[in-house]
Amino acid sequence: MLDLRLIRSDPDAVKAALARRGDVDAGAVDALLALDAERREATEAAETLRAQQKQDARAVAAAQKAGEDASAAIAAARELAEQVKARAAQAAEADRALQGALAALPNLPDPTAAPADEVVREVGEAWIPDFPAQDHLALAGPRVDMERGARLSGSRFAYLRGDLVFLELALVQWTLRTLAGHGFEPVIPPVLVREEALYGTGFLPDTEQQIYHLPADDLYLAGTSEVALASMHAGEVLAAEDLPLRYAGFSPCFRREAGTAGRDTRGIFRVHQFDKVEMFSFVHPGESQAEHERLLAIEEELLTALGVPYRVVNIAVDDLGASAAKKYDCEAWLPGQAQYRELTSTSNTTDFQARRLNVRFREAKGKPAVLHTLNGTAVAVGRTMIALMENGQQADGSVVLPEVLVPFGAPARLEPLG
RNA sequence: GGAGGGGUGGCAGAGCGGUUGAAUGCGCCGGUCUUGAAAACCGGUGGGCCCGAGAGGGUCUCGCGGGUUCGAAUCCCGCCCCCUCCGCCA
Repeated sequence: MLDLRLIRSDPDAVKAALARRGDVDAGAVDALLALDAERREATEAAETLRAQQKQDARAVAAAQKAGEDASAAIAAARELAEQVKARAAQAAEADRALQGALAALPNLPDPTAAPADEVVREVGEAWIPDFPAQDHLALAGPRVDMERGARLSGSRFAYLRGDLVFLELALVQWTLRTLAGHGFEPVIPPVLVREEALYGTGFLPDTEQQIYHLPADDLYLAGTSEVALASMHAGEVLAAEDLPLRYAGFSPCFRREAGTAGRDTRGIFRVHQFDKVEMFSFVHPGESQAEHERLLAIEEELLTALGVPYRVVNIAVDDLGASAAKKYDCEAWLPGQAQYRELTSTSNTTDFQARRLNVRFREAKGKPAVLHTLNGTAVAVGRTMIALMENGQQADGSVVLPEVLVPFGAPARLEPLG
């Protein structure tokens, strides 16, 4: 949600910023300002009448207390009450329309968000094995069981088996420990969430077709723990000295992948359910750009420690989700596919989610003000295991895994299995 | 799933149809006193929206949303949440 005051005070700047995204109707801002004017007019009219009504009610009370006949005053007040009701309904309707228009606008892009996808840097070598490269599914063998997964739950569901399970758990444990060292409190959040949480994080209205819904309980399966982490402080006013607040959420993630039929159908690259460790920060508005770079640096630190070659992409402004002002993706090099593929992503959502979720902070003596939130993937477990397998592959079909994970219970290598 | 109780300001806790945005206590902020601190005393102390340059004014807000009424924290309806007991259960 954008700041209505900003839209009022500098509509041209807002229009120009939104125009960069390319997906916003040119007249949307003017339409919104018209609704705003309408709402203010209706509100003022309703409140003036309401003030009169309260005064009259007090007069009735005073008259009755004095033992006088108040029936004439009550009759007059009854008529006024009708007017108040009508005007208040009008004001409420205008406000609803305004809120709807406001909720439909995406965040303003950061000036440094790229006009087109821009590779910021490449780290590590985009290598090709000097033996026939295998992809993760071939390397995993029966440890990734797509057939049985599909039989159980349909396409894009998999059983993870054997060694791969220990690898996953080690990866998660190692990541959470590393993040704890960076000041992130580990969190295992609910994955079933109410609609408000999705609205508050900007996934609704925007990506409804990607979200699983359980109508019997009117709950949604979150596609990322970002939803739950962002909502953790909804409605709260945090003390400025408690910022930044950093959380590392570990949870399964659920995505319908509507509209991706036929894409990435091999293996576990794109599945309906995967586990992920997500970073989430609540920061002072002046700190969000620095925090964004910080989250990116942590993502790179993790990839580097795992020995995965990657490149950083400043994502094109017209490709940002509704809530992001700027986004970096880290794309890992996958020798099995001979291409870079998205592994992690970090977004500065500035005040967009915080305003929707009503998360504020207060300086020692100041008024509450909206803070900024950011999110970033620490480890998307499935895709990270893909990168580890494909980059660790040997000529004999075995896989050498990162040593850093071994103390956390990961196997040192995966032997070729059928 | 069944039966009951409850959600009031930062916290505790009154009010249960009439000038109550809300007693009282605690906390917090400022002041007096003090060498300093404590105690005591005095004053102040939520948030949103609208108008206004500001001072200030108006309005909404007693879990959330509706309704009844001239008037609702108080009455009615729906929803959310918390607690107790029973049942079921990882």
